[in-house]
This record gives sequence, C-alpha cells and structure tokens, in this order.
Amino acid sequence: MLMEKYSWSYHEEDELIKELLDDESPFFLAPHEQYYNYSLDVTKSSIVHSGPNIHDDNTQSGAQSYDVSHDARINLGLGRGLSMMMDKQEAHEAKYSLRIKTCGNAMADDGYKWRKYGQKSIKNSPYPRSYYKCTNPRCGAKKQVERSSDEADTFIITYEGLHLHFAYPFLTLDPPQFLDQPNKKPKLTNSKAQNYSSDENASEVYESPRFANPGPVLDLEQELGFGGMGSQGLLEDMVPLMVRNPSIIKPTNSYSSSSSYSSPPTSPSFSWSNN
DNA sequence: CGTTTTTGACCCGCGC
DNA sequence: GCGCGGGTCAAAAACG
Repeated sequence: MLMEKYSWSYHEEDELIKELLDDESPFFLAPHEQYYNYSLDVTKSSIVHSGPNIHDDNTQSGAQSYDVSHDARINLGLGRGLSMMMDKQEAHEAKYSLRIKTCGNAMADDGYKWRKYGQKSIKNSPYPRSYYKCTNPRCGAKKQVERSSDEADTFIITYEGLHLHFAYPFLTLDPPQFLDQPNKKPKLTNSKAQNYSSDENASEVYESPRFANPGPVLDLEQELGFGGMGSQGLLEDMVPLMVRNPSIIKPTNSYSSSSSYSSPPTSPSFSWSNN
C-alpha cells in the first residue's frame, strides 16, 4: 500500500500530465495563462550550450540541436523544429539534452531537488552517467548527467519526462543581466535558493514580460531548469518563481520537511570514481 | 537518527 | 537464445 515514496509510476505521472494539459492544476498559472501548454510543445529538442559549434551527437533522443553559443541566456526560438504534441505518451518520452561546457570543475545544479537513483558507466566513455529523479512526489521527471567523453569539461544533461518545471518556462530573460550583474548575489554557495525565496531577485527576472512573450521565445535554461554551472549563482535567478512561492504551490504534505525542493548546491555532481 | 548516496544485482529491449 | 548495454531497484553505507 504505502509504496515507496518515489514510485509514482505511470499513474501519477499520468495525472500530472493531465493536470498540465487541463489547466486546472493549482500548481501552475492562472487558468487563463495556459503557458504550460506551450512548454509541452517544446518536446524534443537538444541544446548545445556554449562551445563553438558542437554539433551534438543528437544524443539518444535523436533530437535536433541548437547551438546557442556561450550565450548564457539562451533565447532560442523553440517554436520551430519542435514537434508539438500533448499526447501523454509523447510527452513521456520528451527529452532535452543540454550540453554545457564548463570551466574546469562545475556542477550541474539546477536548483531543484533530485534524487540520485543510479549511476552507470557508459560504453565508450570513461565517465559514468548519473540518473536522477525529481523528488517531487508529483513529478516523474528524470534527468541524467554525464560528461562528454571527449571534453571533460562538457556536461551533458538530459532531461526526460514531463517535469513540473516545464510548467514555468515562460520567462524571457530579455534583460541580459544576470550574467553581467554579479552583484545580485556573488554565489550561492551555501545560502541556498530558498533563502531569497521572496521576490527580490525573482522580480528582477520575472518582471512582466514573462507572460507577455508571444513568440516562441522561451528560455530553455529556465525551462530545463539548469543552472549556474560555471556561471555561478545565476541559477538562482532562474529558479522558477512558483516553485518557491508557497502561495502558488499547494502545500502537499507529501514532502515532509526535508523535501523542500529547491535544492541547495546539492549539485548532482558525479562521482567518477573510476578513472 | 532520518535522509541521501552508493553500488551491485536485476530486468529488459535489442542486435547478432 | 545469448550477450551486451542501458536503466532501475533497493540494501547498505555514508552523511549531517
């Protein structure tokens, strides 16, 4: 009866997706702001973040890739080339791959709480791959993180499944500032996101244009929930407002005290022990 | 002491 | 049918 705390198999996920599709989920925006649908459209894609022209290997999803150069704020037009579907099944297999080049040692912390449930070594890579699942009991999203076999400083993060985070893609980081304004917060070393859960920072990023973006201008970073790799703390600025805004999110007693979700630098770092 | 991570076993689909 | 990967489970260990 009391299944594992994290085994929301297709049932749960099913419901989650349903919620997303019917705009009746308290988790998301107001009924009239059906932007999450939009996010669903952004299904299969692959992003090459940073790096010359890494024509990604298309990863396992065979998706297409967008080279965003090292433009931290990726405002890519996700509209085109993306298969739109709202079918549960398809949504289920949605995969996003991020290639992130980092300077030296970086952690792929996206500010969310993930539970690592496995790690495997990869065939042609000296680096292992880590498997994570969203700790949100209502979310079945998963992600895997691995290192590029060639470039040790390139992380490949693949998000899979419908993640709650996808519900908040609508923010345009038009104001290219977070990178230029380190004054916001030097680093979120230990002071985790939750701290400034208020809106100070949030409001900056989520000014108003976020809902106003007509065009397919999302910020994938945001959407995929990825954060300050080498770019320190910027992830904080990007952590979806709602996730940290209790007033929007209905307090599910599911997560007891510990799973507060905005994870601190609990970066899903790897432990490439071998090698 | 509760929670998170580690790690080998297990399971499953796929190609040979 | 078998072996190889890749993905997941779950018990144990590590952590704070």
